[in-house]
Amino acid sequence: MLTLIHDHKFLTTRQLQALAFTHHASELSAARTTRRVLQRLHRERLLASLPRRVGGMYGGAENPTWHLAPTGYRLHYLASGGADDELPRRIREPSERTVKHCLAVADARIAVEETARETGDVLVVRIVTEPDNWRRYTDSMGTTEVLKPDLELVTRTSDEHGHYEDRWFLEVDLSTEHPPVIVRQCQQYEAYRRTGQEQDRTGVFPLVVWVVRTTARTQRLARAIRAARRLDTGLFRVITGEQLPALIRGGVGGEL
DNA sequence: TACTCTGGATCTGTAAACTT
DNA sequence: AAGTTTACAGATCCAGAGTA
Repeated sequence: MLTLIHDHKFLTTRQLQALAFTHHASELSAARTTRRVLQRLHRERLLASLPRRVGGMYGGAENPTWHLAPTGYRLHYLASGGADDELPRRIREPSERTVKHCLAVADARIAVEETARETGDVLVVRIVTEPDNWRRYTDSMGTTEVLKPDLELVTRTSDEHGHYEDRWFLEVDLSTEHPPVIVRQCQQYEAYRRTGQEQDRTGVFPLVVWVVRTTARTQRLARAIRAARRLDTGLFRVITGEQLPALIRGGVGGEL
């Protein structure tokens, strides 16, 4: 639980249920168990939750959003061998936008894992969150850049001819950025691809998938990417969240 | 034996919107 | 002005299963 929350920065009770309590007799029972475990971790001061709306015009209460408390950081740091990041720094108040984005990235991960679990025809080999999935490279100007995908994903599909391993970089878009900003980020992927670093390591370059909210947005972004100069459109795909399961089941095919 | 975990059933708390 | 509706997370009770 601590690792999941550490990796995603923020997770809701429901998301933790979907990620960690998947073999219960009923959804209700899974939810109850999730709550009990979170309560315990909260009581031990390992977790804290953000303020949430309770009652009101939309009815019910908002699902709690959890993050690690300082003790939780410390414990995770010790449990993970103290290897991956520095000791707990002061936790500063996150912006609502940051939280929403973290939760949306987690939703994408959940969609992928649920697809794998429910269909059985795709296997999740690796899923890496920030900052472990960052890629450092030197661009054509000689400056050091860092590529920061929202999620790095390796999946495996099988058919009668054998296994196929697919690699992906996922970017989750909540329509908060203007298309030129998205295009600039695509150019960063393109620049990284030109270094050949990734291909040297794994043989292929991952497909960069923009996961957006609406079909109108897919069209806007796809148009912007196609219109951009020096951008290999075969490298990118823009889809809605609903299309994500189909995409990873089908492997990399089709076009922008 | 003694403790913990699980899961079904049912009850509470909450506050804006709606009704009377 | 007062009461009711709404919708959901969460609380509580409890029996049966699991475990040391």
